[in-house]
This record gives sequence, structure tokens and C-alpha cells, in this order.
Amino acid sequence: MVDDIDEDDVPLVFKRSNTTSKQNQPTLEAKKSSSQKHGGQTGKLVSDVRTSNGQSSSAQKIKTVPSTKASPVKSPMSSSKASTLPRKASPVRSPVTSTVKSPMTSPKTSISPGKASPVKSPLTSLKASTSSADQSKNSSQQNAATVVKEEKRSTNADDSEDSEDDKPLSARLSAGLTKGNSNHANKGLSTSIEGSPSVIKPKIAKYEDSDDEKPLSSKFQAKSNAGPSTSKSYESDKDKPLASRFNQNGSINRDNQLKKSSMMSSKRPPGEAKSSSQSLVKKPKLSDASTPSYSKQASVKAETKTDDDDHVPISQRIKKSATSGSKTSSAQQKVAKPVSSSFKQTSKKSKKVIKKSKYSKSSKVLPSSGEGQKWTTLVHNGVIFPPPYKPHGVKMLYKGQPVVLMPEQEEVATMFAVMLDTDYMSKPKFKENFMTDWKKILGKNHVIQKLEDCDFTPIYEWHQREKEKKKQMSSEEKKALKEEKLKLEEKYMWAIVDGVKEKVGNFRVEPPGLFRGRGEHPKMGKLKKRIRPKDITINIGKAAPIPECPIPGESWKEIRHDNTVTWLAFWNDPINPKEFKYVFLAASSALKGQSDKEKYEKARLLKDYIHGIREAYTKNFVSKDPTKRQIAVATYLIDKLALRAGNEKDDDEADTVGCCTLKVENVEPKPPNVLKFDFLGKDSIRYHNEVEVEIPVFKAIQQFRSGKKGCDDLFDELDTSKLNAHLKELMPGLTAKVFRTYNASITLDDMLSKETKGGDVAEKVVVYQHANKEVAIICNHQRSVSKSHSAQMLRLDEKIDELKGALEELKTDLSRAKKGKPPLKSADGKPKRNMNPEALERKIAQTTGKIEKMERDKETKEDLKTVALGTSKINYLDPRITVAWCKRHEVPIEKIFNKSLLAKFAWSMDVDPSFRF
DNA sequence: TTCTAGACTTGCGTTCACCGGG
DNA sequence: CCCGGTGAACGCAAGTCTAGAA
Repeated sequence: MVDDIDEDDVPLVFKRSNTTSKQNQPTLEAKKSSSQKHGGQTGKLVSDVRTSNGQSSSAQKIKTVPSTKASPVKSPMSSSKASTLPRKASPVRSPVTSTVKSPMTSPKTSISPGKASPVKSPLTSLKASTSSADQSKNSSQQNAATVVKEEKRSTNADDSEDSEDDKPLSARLSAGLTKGNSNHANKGLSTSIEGSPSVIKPKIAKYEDSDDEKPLSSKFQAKSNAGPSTSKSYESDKDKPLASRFNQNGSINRDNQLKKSSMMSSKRPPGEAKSSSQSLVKKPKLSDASTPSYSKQASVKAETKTDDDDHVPISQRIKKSATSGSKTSSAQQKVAKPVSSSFKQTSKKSKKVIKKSKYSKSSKVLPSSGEGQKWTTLVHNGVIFPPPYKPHGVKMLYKGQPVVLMPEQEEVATMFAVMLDTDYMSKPKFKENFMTDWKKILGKNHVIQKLEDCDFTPIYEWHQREKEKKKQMSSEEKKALKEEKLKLEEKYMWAIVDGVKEKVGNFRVEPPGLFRGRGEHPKMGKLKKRIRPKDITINIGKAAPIPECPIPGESWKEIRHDNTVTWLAFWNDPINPKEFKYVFLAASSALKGQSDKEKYEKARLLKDYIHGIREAYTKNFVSKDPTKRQIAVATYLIDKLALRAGNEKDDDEADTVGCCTLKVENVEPKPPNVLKFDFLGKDSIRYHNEVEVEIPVFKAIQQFRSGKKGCDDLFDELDTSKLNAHLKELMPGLTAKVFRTYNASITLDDMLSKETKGGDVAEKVVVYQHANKEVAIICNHQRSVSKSHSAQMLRLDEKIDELKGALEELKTDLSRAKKGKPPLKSADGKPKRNMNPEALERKIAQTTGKIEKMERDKETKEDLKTVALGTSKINYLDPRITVAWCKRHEVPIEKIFNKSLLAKFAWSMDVDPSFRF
């Protein structure tokens, strides 16, 4: 399809200034400057909100509570990178936001032994690319060069970068426009944007050609002059998503109400797309791979069916399967294999096919194919229920006196007691809701009337003892328990969809408990009642046997045979009966994989339209039609800052917002052209960022705010359905969330291509993690700081100081040794062994290296303490970008994807090494 | 056109399992 | 052999978006 314009497409990366950019940027000033030219138009981020750590000031701390998580950050990257960029980088970055600061560090991770073994190399080889080594080297080198440049730009530049980035779209667009022409035309959508109808398409076409293909930045440059804003230096920016550029300041913090604080900066992305023609075309895989992914999977599964294996390490899986018995083996293997083989595939495939055994249906067409029809035959065993409540008989106290409770009453009291050490205890709403529901069970005349007079500690302590007991069990006992559980659940773990055995996602019915809403949820603490068979609707193939109800004497609510949906069962949410809880297939299933692939294809399609879309909304910033103006500005924010759409919410939900539901008080204009965003988004995660925007956007926001109160809607003419209806006119199937996927993936693709230089696998992994982090920042994916984070940092400091002390001592010894004197006694007065100067020098070098590594690790840890890398990897980054990059650079895919991801992305494993998003 | 039921994706926190170091 | 630290797996809350009814 498209031609390849790859280059173009590339990227724009948006970097958000801070983070990433920082890192890279170290040097970049030069570039910046260029970029800066643009000037202001774009939005750069102004401030950096994030503090270095990421926490933003305000927000920062708030969260404490929740976090319990043990391990805070992992440190992904590190060393290598560092190496590359001199450490300096770090310093630089740090300033701004923490996040950004240091790139990653810890090499170790990357290398990790574990999985690697099996597959690793294969990939590379497969790629065929050519001789690997050499090629890679070359490429790497090349990259390096490029990289360097970039870095420079970015570096500090955050701002500058940002600016460019900021400029982003608009700028780009404009530029593009100016250029005009591109050919592209691609698709022709018909769209007209609001006012300007058809415009888009045409434009698009044009851009694409030239511009699109190239990264924005490049485009810009070329054009640069063109638009006002635009011109700015896109270069750097372009690449990065707008967001990134913006971020600079941004710190995002989650505040969750109070607690969390995190700060990351925000970022936003702008990105552009590149088009790649190929992509469309995509070639199938190298080797045999040709088989469509799905088909593969299917086949695979059938044969091997490794499903289980998924869990198991790749290498092991195979064995296991063998060992394990029947079904598992068969089913499981499949999944796993793809992975392991990394790219080999061929062989596998063949094998798989062969086996298939009972289920195979390789042929099956993918689900989506049929209109609306998701499957033809569906067999499964229903769901499993949690065990009934076992009364413990421990008495809580009321006004100091033990109280006897009926089992149902005790059950609810225990739910509360178990949460005594959580933050929820400091939330009045939680206690109030709990008490209201508990009282219903206690009855009106129960002695227990007020929560304040209750003392749940006896139950809490009993629970702690039980936990401790469990922990103390011997490993054999634990293993036995586990096996017993597995035996019980096995039959529920699998479904057979069109003849293929697939894993079921969540076959366990949720146990009763107290609702743990995030943020200031009005329903927190309410009793989530026990779900019974009569609450559950089962969906299954007509020919399949109806699952037996696991609870004797009870029966399912309803049996359906609807093949236009993918759920196997559902029940109404006890907290909000209007909503449902579904049982779906696992992420590794073909059904999910297919829809995942479609999601990324749609995002890639946006690449071909993005120029025109940006151009159109830029034009509409000054539209006379207020609705059009709001749509234009909202689209700009979604594109540049990666904001979510923002559906309307009910009063009985936490008060969070997205783009369409932003309130006047959430966006503060700071002349001349900076917008300060501060609001709680999904999961009550704070989005706090200051961004430079184009003047028309700034003016439009000021106008939208005028005459309104702080709590009024900023976009009073808009809602998500209007916005999406408009987006659909621009590109088939386009919705607000596609921009997030697009910007995330294009950023990864761009950063990987620019920053992958030579180096060993560990260094390349660091590059990947760096890119991953950038995306996480753009999408504002945060995590709370682990409770033990500060203690861990202190411990690291101590170790570093200790090493430094040892280093000094070694140096003293060395100078004495050179003079032929014996070493001084150690601090504790003991004499030390007499070492020769060479040995001492070796030891000094060793210690120095250790210190440097620890410092890098520490920096990375601090840097990532509030950034969650997993969410973007699972949901926003097209796995084909990663797989192709691994093949091109001979990085074992297992270094990047864990077992779950390998299974989930089985459909992408045979991508051509030349694939670009 | 608006509202709402319905279906599915996204996302953070917790728990689990494992691993290397003392 | 215990233990802290960690990544993976799990759990479930909270979004997005569509389609059809009102």
C-alpha cells in the first residue's frame, strides 16, 4: 500500500522535554536552537513540573498511603546508557523532572539470564536481515550518529525541544501545508472537517508524501518556515510526541487526593506519523512465518498448546508440556512456542500444525472476519466460585466488651478488620459506607450501633497470625496446596473456541469484600456482596454442553448462545447493578490478539491522515463556529498531550475528568502562551503539566473560560460522542483514543530508530527502556512510590559511602605501597595484607566501577520511582515495532517481553525486520 | 437527538514467586 | 538459609466507545 515513505513517517517524536529529552539531550543545544526558532508556537512545556523525582511538588506526597507495594521501582536501564551518554546526561536531566533524568540504568535487568536462554538469538538470525553482526554494527553506528544529534537537541532543551515538539502538530501542519502537496492522498477520506470539508483528504495526501513520511521534524525543517508556529524546530520535537515536548515541566502528580504525589511531568505527544508504506503491505514474515499470525497461533495452540506454558519459561515450557499431562501440554505449548522460538517459527509452525490434535482448526478465520460474528463454536466450563465463608470465632470488642457475631456479620466485620492498616481507615466516606451496609446485616437492634465504639483489633491480629502461618509453611506444603488448587481450577482455565484451546482470562468469580474505589469514590467501603450462580449469565456455543453449576442446588441465571460477543459469562456488578463484570478469554487468545492487532493497524492508519487532521484543526482554532473551535482545540489537546477523551460521569463515581470534561479551573492560561493543566484523570491520577501552545489555542482557551465559573465545563459545546463523530469524518474508525496509541507507538518507533547505536545487548535494552519510559511519561502512566523507597535509597547511599571510604583507603595504601611502605591498619585496628601496587590498582578500578554502577542504579531508581513502564508496553506500543527492532539489532525478544507479553503478542512475532510503525 | 445498556480496553495496586547476597 | 528486592501475575476498578431504545 503505501509506499514507503518511511522515512518521513518517522517521527516525530514528541518528547516531552523533561524526561526523555533531558536524557538525551545533553548536548543538543545546537539543535535546540534551531528548534527554538519556531518559537513559540508550539507548546513547549514550560515549566517542569515534575521535580526531579517526579513528584511534583504538590502532589508528591500525597499518596503515601496506598502504596504498599513493595518494590518500587525497578531500574531498568542504566548503565549502558549511561555509558553512552556520559553521565552528564544525568545531571542535566535531573534538574527538571526527576523522571527524566537519568536514563535508565541498571543493566542487569536487561541482561537477565533467565529467559534468555532459549530463544534469544534466533530472532536476530531470523531476520535474515543479513549478516547480523555486521549489519547491526553498521546500523548501530549510524544510529549512533543520529542519536547523538538528537540527544543534543533534546537535552536540555527540553524546552527547546519541547518547544519544537510543542509546536507540534500545528506547526508541523502548517509547515506541511505550506508544502503542500503531497501526494498522498491516500486514502481519501472524505472528510471534511467541520467546516472545511474535504479539505482534509487532499491535504493529507500531500503531506503524506513528503511530510508524512518524514518525521515531522524533518518535515518541518524543510518547510519550516512555513507556518508560524510551525516552523519551529521540529526537528527534535517532531520526533517526540508532543507530549514529551511539553512536559517539560510537567509534573504530573497524582494526587489522588492527597496521597500520591508523584510527579512526573507530563508529556504529550504529538507525533507524527510516518507512513510506511510497507507497513501496509507488510510482508509477512520472514521465513515461514508467512503464516498469519493468528493462524499460527491457532495451529500452534492446537498442537502444542502450551498455554500453560506461558507461565513457564519458554525453555521449560516445552519440557513441561511433555511432562505435564494431557491437556496442558497440548494447549499450552502453542502459545509459548511462538515466543520461544522467537523468530524461528517455521519449524514450529509445522510442528504445531501437525499436532493439532483435537482442536486445531488452523483454518479458522479470524474472528473478526465475520460481521459481528466472533466465533462459531464455543465450549467452556463456566466459572468457579470462591469457597463459602468459614467463621473464625474471634470476637471483636464493642465498648471494650467481646461481641458474639453471627457468621454473616462476622464475615463483614472481618472484611473491615483486614483493612485496618490501609489508608481507607482515614477516609470517612469509607467508614460511613461500611457501617451503613454492615448495619443492614447486624439488624436494627444490634448492640453494635456506632463504628467509633468498635474495636476490630482482635480480628485484625488473628488475620495477621494466619498470614504469618501461611508464610511459615514449608515449601512442600505450599506446593501441595497449590497443586490442589490447580486441580480444582483446571477445568475452568480453558475454553475451546472454534476448535482451538484457549486460556480463559478470569474464570474466578470475585469474592465478596468491601469496595475499594480509587480516589474519592463515593461508594468506597460499600459491601460487595457474594455472587451466586443465579447472578450469572453464561454464554456458550449451542452445541456445547451447558456447564454444570458448581454449587449444588443452585443454577445459572441464564444461558445464551450469542456468537457476536466474546464473553463467556457475566454478572451485574454488585456495587453498581447497572454495570457488568465479564469473563473473557485471556490476552494470549487469538480473539484478543486479533483485536489488538486491529487496534494497532488503526493507529498506523492514522499516520496517513495525521497531517491533514492537524492542518485542519489548526485552521479551526480561529473558526467562527464555537463548536468547531472547541472541537479543534480539544483534538489538539488530545493529540499533543495524549489526553483521554473524557466521557461524562455520574455523581456516584469519583470526580475525574478527561479532555471533553475539563473544567475551567483545570486549565490556567499563563500569558503569553502557556497553559497549566491540573486535574485528576483516570484512576484519580493527577495530571499536572505546563505546556506552551500556539497563540490561537491559547486565545481560544481564554475565550472558552470567559464568563464561566471554575467548575463549569471548559468545552461546553462538546462531549465525547460529538468529538468522535467528528473524528470519524476525518478517518474511518478514528476515535480519541487512537491518538494515544498512535503517539505512543510512533514515539517508540522513532526513538528506537534514532537512538539505537551500537553496543551490546544490554546497551540496546537500555535504549529500549529509555524509549519505553518516554512513552510512559507521555501517557502519564504513574505508580505510587513504594513505602520502602526512601529506605532503599538511604541504604544505597550508605553502600556508596562505604565503597568510597574503601576507595580512599586503597588509594592511601597504593601510594604507600609505591614507596615500599606497608598499608596502614584498617579502621578496626587490624593489620591488612600487604598487596603490591598492581593488585591495588586493580582493586581501585574495580571499586570505582562499582561505585559508578551503584550511582547510576540509584539515579535510575529515583528517576523511575513514579513512572510505570508496564502499561504502555501492554496497551500502547505496537509489539511489531519491538519485534522488528529486536530482529534488526539482534536483541533476544525475551529481553524485552516477558512470558505473558510473548504470549499476548504471539501474533506479532513473525513481523518483517524492516517493519516500521 | 439523547440516553443507556452493553462490551471491551486500559490501568494501578497487590500478591506471588524467585533470586542473589549476607 | 533467611531476607530484601524485584518482576510477573493477578485482581478488579475505571475508562472508552458503540448501538439501539426512547
